[in-house]
Amino acid sequence: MDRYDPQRIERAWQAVWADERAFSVPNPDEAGVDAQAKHYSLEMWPYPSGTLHMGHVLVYTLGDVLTHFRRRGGEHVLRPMGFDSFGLPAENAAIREGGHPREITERNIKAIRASMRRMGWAIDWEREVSAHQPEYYRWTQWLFLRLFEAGLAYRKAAPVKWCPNDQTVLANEQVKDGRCARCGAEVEAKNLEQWFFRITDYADQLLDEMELLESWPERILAMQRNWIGRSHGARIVFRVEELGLELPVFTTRPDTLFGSTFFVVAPEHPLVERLAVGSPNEAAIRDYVRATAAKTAVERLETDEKTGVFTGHFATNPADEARLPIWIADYVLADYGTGAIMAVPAHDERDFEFAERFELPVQAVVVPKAERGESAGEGAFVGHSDDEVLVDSGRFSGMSSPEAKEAIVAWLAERGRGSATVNYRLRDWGFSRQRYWGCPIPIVYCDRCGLVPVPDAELPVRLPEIEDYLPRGKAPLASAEEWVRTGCPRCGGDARREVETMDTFVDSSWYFLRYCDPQNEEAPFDRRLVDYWLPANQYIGGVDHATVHLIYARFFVKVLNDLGLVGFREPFLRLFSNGWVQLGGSKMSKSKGNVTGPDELVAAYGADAVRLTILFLAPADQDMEWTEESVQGMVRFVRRLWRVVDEVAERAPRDGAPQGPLARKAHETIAKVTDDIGRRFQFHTPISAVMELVNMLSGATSDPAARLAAETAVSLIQPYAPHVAEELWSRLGHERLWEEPWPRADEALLRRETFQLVVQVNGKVRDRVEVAADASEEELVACAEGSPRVQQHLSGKRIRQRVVVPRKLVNLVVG
RNA sequence: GCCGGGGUGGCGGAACUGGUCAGACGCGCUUGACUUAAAAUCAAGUGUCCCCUAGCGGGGCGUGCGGGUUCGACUCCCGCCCCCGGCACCA
Repeated sequence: MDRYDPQRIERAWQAVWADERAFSVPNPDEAGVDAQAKHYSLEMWPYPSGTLHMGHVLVYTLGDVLTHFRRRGGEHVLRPMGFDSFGLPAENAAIREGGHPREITERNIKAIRASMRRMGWAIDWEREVSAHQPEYYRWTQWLFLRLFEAGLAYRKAAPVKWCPNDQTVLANEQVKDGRCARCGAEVEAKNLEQWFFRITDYADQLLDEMELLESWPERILAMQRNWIGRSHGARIVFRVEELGLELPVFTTRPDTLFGSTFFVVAPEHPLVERLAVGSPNEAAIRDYVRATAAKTAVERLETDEKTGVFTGHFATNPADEARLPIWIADYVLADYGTGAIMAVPAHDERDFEFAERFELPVQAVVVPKAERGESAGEGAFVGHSDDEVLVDSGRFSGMSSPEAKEAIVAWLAERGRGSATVNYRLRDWGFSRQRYWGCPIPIVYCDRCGLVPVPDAELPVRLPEIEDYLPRGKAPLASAEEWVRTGCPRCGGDARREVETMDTFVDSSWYFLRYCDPQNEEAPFDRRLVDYWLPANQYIGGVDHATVHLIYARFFVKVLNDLGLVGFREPFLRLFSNGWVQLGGSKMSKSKGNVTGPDELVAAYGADAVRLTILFLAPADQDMEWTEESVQGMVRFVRRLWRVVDEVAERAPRDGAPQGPLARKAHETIAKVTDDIGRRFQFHTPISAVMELVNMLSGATSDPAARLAAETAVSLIQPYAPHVAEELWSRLGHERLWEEPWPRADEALLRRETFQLVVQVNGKVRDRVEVAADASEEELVACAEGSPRVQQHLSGKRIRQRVVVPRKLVNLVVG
């Protein structure tokens, strides 16, 4: 018997698969392929910002198991790969390593591709795409233009989050606790012209169309719901009589309208200037606004005491004409709701805190039914269910809180002073970046015509080669003077190109469509092909993209559907969110320097052992700790499999009748593995099941069913360890396991003639008796009561009840 | 605070719709075989406490805590505690 030599057999089989183009998947021809049999198995494409790490190994091995399983199940499986090669991750890698982003990126892609091939993943490499290739970003630009034409891409001056370290604008989702999510620098506020996608137009659809999804983890859906933050409430218009101004507010508690005792506007509110001019407090107001603007988001959050300044003006409450003092305070956010609030200190904790600090009146108008007429105790009383009623609220007094909400809004609406409305936390997606390494935005600025899109025929607008691409506070492309100067497509006059580039998340919002038709030179994709393959049946990737990529991609697909470019509303029907692979207790990452790459592990143990290990370590949706011991354990298993199968190949009977316990075990294993992968989406228990089968087989290599058991084990482990499985399959006298239909459990073999009847006394198992499968209830009871061990527990007691579960157990209740 | 997920041996975890003595499978550990020795490999053991006529013996207790439903609960219900994640001066 020769030794198990993973390096040799893995290289050999990888060569065979490459020669045979074993994993290339043709598109359906015009006639089409049975759409029922298609399966699109997609994993998030990697940033080529370094080399492959164990997190990638988990994601792509998971996808690989699924791909093999589906292929062998007879489905037509699309399993592509590409690289998210534009954007900050790649550019920062280039800066770190001191080279041109293109060179560094392409070098990284080459290395990652080689590692991926060495892992033996069944990828259709003929569909590979990379975001930075002109053949790809030409169509990113084309799609941008469609959104621009539809009014969904626009420019506006907006306060932006600015990272002083990366020298660029950050999207909301790239800011964490007031700091840059990438480098940790404190974020500053700036007012800049920016490009935005009107994703807020799709807020409701992003929420409501979650219904179209087949299976997404609840926590990802919850994160998206939180992120979008839809809240139902009312818009109520207050008036500043002396200035002739209207100041609308958004509130979720219109029932507390009569309890409003003051009014607050955000320091950045556009009407602050009007309120300041001529106010006795003018100087104080200006100081406050300036001081607030200078504060970072972190500082604003960290102040524990509320601050503010009185404007000297009053807002009139439309309900009771009460005149409420208008304050300016930074606890009110300019970019949520209307940037102004009616303050109800009795029923809102923040307003209460502010009222205490500045000694403003507190007027309770909602009380628990039980304490009707009583005023609430300390702090704000925030209850607003059916058990709370209104007091001191004019004609609405006595109504329950929910009733009053409706009634007050209706009453305001009749008078044109308010309406029911919905607010979102979600903001439009700012997608322009003052960075070099990204997709150029195909727009030119003409003095005469303004903002003009580059005609489709002139795409791609190529990213120019420049020497100094480092971010220095302005877009690096601005220094490419010759490139910037251009003619206006409309009037032919002098014009300048847009020098900002697109956020990398634009590239990744449609790559899964390009995979369907990667070489198309006429269009980003043929609608027939994307409609065939999509929505993707399964998407696999990390939680870190829950509120970013996964929302953007859903948004893009909805837009493309509305524009008639695709025939579906959601890109990914099922989502699997994998856990982190940790080393020494924290997530592996380059910045922490605790990366273990698969290359060294594969060199030491072989790809099959590494693949098995990463999936056996823990359930794939949980975080897991990588340890060297775990690979060694898996190598032991592969060697045992090797030895046992080799023994079977040499000496097991060829004409053995496949029956008996070993044959049954083989078929039970088929049923278990098939169900786990196919239905339960659980990937570690199938390995255990095959181990059990191999353990049983190892003591019975001359059993008449030994060949069946060995073939079954090899066949079932193939999606996990395709190389050693293929090698052993050929040693068992067969070929092309990767095309072998997935085994089916034989019902006849699974059926047992007898079964172990569990006999319980008072719910405790006291014996197990082998009985015929078709025994009647009476026979089961007789067997149960006949057991000597059961008799012991029955002695002297009376049987009060007999519970019989057919084919399972008998429970005798005594007392 | 609101929302979501989760608590099972020394460790990772299994037990799928309440029903086969909870703890499969693996890691680790212990003992033994092989070896001059070690590694590797193989074999046996491994929740916990107790009893005895010491056996291929018997019993109690055990799935975060406290209750409940049920013939029967890791699984269902109620109330707590703890851990992880998301959102958060969002009105």
